[in-house]
Amino acid sequence: MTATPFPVSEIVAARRPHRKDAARNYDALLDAAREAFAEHGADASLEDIARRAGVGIGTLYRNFPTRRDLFETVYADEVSALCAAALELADREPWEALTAWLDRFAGYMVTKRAVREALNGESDIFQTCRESMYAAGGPLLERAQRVGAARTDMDFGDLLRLVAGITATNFEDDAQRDRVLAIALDGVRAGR
Amino acid sequence: MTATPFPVSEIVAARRPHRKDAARNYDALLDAAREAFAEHGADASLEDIARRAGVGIGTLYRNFPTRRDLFETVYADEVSALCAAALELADREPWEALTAWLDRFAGYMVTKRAVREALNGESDIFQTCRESMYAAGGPLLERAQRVGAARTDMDFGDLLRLVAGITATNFEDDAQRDRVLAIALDGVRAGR
DNA sequence: ACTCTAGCGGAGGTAACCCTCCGCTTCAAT
DNA sequence: ATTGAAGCGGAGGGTTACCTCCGCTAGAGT
Repeated sequence: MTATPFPVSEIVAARRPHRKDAARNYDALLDAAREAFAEHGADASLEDIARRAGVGIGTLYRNFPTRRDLFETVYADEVSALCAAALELADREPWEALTAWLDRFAGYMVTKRAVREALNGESDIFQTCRESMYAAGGPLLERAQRVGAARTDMDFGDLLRLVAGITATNFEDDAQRDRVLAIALDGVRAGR
Repeated sequence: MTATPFPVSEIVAARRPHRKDAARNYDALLDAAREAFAEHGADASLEDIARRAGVGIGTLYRNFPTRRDLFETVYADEVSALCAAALELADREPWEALTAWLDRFAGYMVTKRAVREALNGESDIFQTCRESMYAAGGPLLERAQRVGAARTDMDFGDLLRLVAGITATNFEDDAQRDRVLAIALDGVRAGR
């Protein structure tokens, strides 16, 4: 939906129907699916998704013949938006830009965890998503490393996993999550 | 199953039937459930669990009238074993003892995440588990803090969440998980 | 060895979900 | 305004899970 220079954005656009009503249904289905996946995880009911979207089950299956198609498209859509966010941070201070993006990244993790679980790393789309993601966020880490704000014995993949794991956890309150995330990022910041 | 001085251990023992065959089935069900929860998450099929345990579905329902009963017992059983592990580490170096226990803790997280998700913090048993867990593991952190090996502006709950989150994530390989966990623990170690 | 009761397995009714198929509707191009 | 094709909704058949109920089995106490 969100246009970016990253290949992943085309995946969603390619599927979107041209006719007006069809496009509206397509969007509604993606929204409903995102919500349902966040709520019920990988095995949310497809009929429930159609219901949420205010659309017949047949329409869901026409747009997304298999469960996997729906998962992939939702996932690609999320990643696409995340890539767009990285571009808007180019002018901030290196460390601040990095943590701001990681915040945004954290927001997408709930849905992503469900989808990842379902796709189980066996999808072609993953490669594309990974590449776009690294292309968008990787430079933020490298910039921070170059100015000595982040340790250099780790890569972008490590950082994503670190943040992903922590944000996927349930905390007593937001304050605790922020505190714990800060502790972990102290580990990233500290030179070695 | 494992006997410890912690209250949580009694929860499992109290349910366990006295007759020999019944006790065997009970154990088999707990094992099967632990496995199934780790594999399929919170909504694993109860019939599948009975099948794995080589037991009729009726037997499952007799031992655990509701899905929740089964969840709670599996969870309590795990926590009980974890508490026992803490006792065996009392004579090691503070920091080493702490990290060794956290390793063990990490091993239990897969199942625990599923159960926690299902119980959603609404169970009486949680309180007991939390208390036993803190009673067992808390001193390990305090000891490390006392000798200056761990930062003092965090509590045991923060630490558990930190480790829980990271270990619940999927990594490319074990090496990456260890690396990321080490980075996070650097954040714990560093005195602010 | 006998008995009697706790414990067993699984058939079967109910409900939810998956997915296909097809007659009706609505867009958009002429 | 017409029309045909793209799109729509949901009925319906198959599958699987939940949970109850009851006739049978086998452990434990005498």
